[in-house]
Amino acid sequence: MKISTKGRYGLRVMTDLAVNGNGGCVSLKDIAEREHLSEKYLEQIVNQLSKAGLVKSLRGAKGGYILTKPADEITVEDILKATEGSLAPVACAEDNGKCASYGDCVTSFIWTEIYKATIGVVSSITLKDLAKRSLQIEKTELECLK
Amino acid sequence: MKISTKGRYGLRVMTDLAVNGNGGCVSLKDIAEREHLSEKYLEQIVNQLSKAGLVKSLRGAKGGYILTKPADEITVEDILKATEGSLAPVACAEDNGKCASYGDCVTSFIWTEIYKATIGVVSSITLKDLAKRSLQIEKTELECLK
DNA sequence: GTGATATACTACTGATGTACTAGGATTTAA
DNA sequence: TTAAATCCTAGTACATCAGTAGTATATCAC
Repeated sequence: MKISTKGRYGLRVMTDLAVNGNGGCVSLKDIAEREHLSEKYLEQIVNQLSKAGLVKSLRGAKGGYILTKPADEITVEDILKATEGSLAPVACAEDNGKCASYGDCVTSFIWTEIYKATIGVVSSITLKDLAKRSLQIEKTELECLK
Repeated sequence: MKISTKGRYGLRVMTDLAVNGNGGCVSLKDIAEREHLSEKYLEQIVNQLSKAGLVKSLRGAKGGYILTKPADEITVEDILKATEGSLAPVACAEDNGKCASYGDCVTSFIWTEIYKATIGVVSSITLKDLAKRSLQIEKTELECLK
């Protein structure tokens, strides 16, 4: 029941893009430096975000990545699905009923309920919420330096 | 975000014990046969359930395992925690605040919310619910044979 | 007290997944 | 043309998963 680094880093990359994008694109090098993460590893993660249609890439010098939609139209669910794959605790929970013995399975409803509860949380949080929170935290840190 | 066979088999073993226990103890051999699972593998899983205090073992001939509490006092949370370990998507979610940078972390609240939602589901389902459901399904299967 | 039957404990193994690293190919602004 | 960026594929060390295997220990029935 663990979230891997792909999901966690994916959220950080997307939040960084939302905060530092400013309409233009941001290079992975900049993101990797700011977030203290491996640029090469992020490359693979952003590739998944790109294939999921959450970011667009611009190749060549002055290139980078840019969000395809406003931050309040991208949810944590979108980002985690792109990077983690399914959030279902077992496969049957997502496509409930598709498993032939779903109805005869004693535990199937448990997995469906966990899945629904998880989706309820991640679908209600948007990238805008994360960006806002990120800016608040930065502000707090600065105030601490006074 | 997956539940492993230990958690899934653990639930089946406990449900089997609740349904077939009848006050006495049940051997792993019987459970393994009924559930079509490896007896040796179940040994390790039941050992974890035993260490968590959910079942008691009786060694020797005519031995086996028996629930330590009534089925309605054992939750799915108890069983999954014993077999899967923590149900938190990341470590910080369970002991929120213990991580030094919990407050400065943009995503920490996501993991806490997912964790709380998951616990909400599994803590509200008891072994009695599973046993009841198991008996209903058996009954349905018999009616299908008419 | 001797089998037969059960759990207890430890070690090992093949397959898969995680978290990267490495290197070359391609694209593009200056 | 070159420097800076993404694109794509492969490899690698390590951990986890899902068991298997074997021995030790306990207990009931005879």
